[in-house]
Amino acid sequence: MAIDHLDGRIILLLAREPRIGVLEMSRRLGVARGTAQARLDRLQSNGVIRGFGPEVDPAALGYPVTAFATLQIRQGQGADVRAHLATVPEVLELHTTTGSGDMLCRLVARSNADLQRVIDRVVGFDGIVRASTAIVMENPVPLRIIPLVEQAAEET
Amino acid sequence: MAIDHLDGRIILLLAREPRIGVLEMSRRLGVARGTAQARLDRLQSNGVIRGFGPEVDPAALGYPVTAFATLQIRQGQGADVRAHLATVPEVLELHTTTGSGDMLCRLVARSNADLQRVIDRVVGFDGIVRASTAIVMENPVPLRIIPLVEQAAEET
DNA sequence: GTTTCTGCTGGGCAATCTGTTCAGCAGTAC
DNA sequence: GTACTGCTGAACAGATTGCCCAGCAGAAAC
Repeated sequence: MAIDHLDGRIILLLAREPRIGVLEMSRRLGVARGTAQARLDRLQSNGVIRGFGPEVDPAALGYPVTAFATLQIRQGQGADVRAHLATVPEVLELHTTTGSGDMLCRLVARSNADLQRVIDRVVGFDGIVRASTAIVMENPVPLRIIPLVEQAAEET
Repeated sequence: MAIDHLDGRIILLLAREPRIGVLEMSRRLGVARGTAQARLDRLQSNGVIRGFGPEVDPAALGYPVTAFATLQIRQGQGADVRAHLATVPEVLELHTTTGSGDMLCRLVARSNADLQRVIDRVVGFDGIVRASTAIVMENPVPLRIIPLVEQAAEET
């Protein structure tokens, strides 16, 4: 599960040039192809690398508005609320957090006006007591993992 | 920028089997290879598909704890705070949101105890007035985009 | 009506990569 | 000293990629 320096370099390389092949990878890393192959396989079966799904930009799809909503859930309704939210395409992510029955979800919408529709759909469900929404204005640090990978790789 | 049904199927297919090649893709979709190639290129230059970076699981790297922190920023210190947070590897994501000088960031840590260290590092910076943290317990809906892609593809 | 564009098809070619297998070698554990 | 593990370097057939081309159909422009 621990990652060594070579693993770190593999992830770094894949992050920079995702469509790179194993052969080219082994050349860049200065190791045999079999080694690169084996490491990559191991990282994947380890679960360190979950996959290589395409990163789709919601904004480019026509959903430029992002918001985070904190939901307060009525006791015992958690499961229902989760199921409800899973059916809303604009809910990109949902977490349950510490605090009594709180959830945090990431929403997208076509516009600020459209966000209202989305929120209505989200909270229009029994079991949600209260919702407070924060609209994202800027995203100075987009979701990233590289610095963490580097840190994890150093610690070897 | 609008996505049609074929584009939608391409993204779906890539999400399911990311390492699939263009040739195999064209076979599955029942179109000529050139078409699949052209569509994929267009999706990428459109920015709809940002890339195919490896999805790394922080938990597998030894950071199983996730938390969201809401930060209250002193007026005019925004830029400094952003720069500060960008240097912390455990900060995976940072957004500025509506509300006076508020930011929302996603953190990971090695343990609940370690989270304290991370938070200290995050808030140990002039310009951050107050921080409130919510620890993630469950993640019923992991970051997803497929339902939204399907919805966008339908609307054609 | 006719011309021009654009997007898709289907095919071909050389260069490259993948999956797989093999033998050798060094460091480590027992 | 023996077994094990991880890495190297090499080989091979089969598949894929990047690239190019000609034909065709529908839409838009003239």
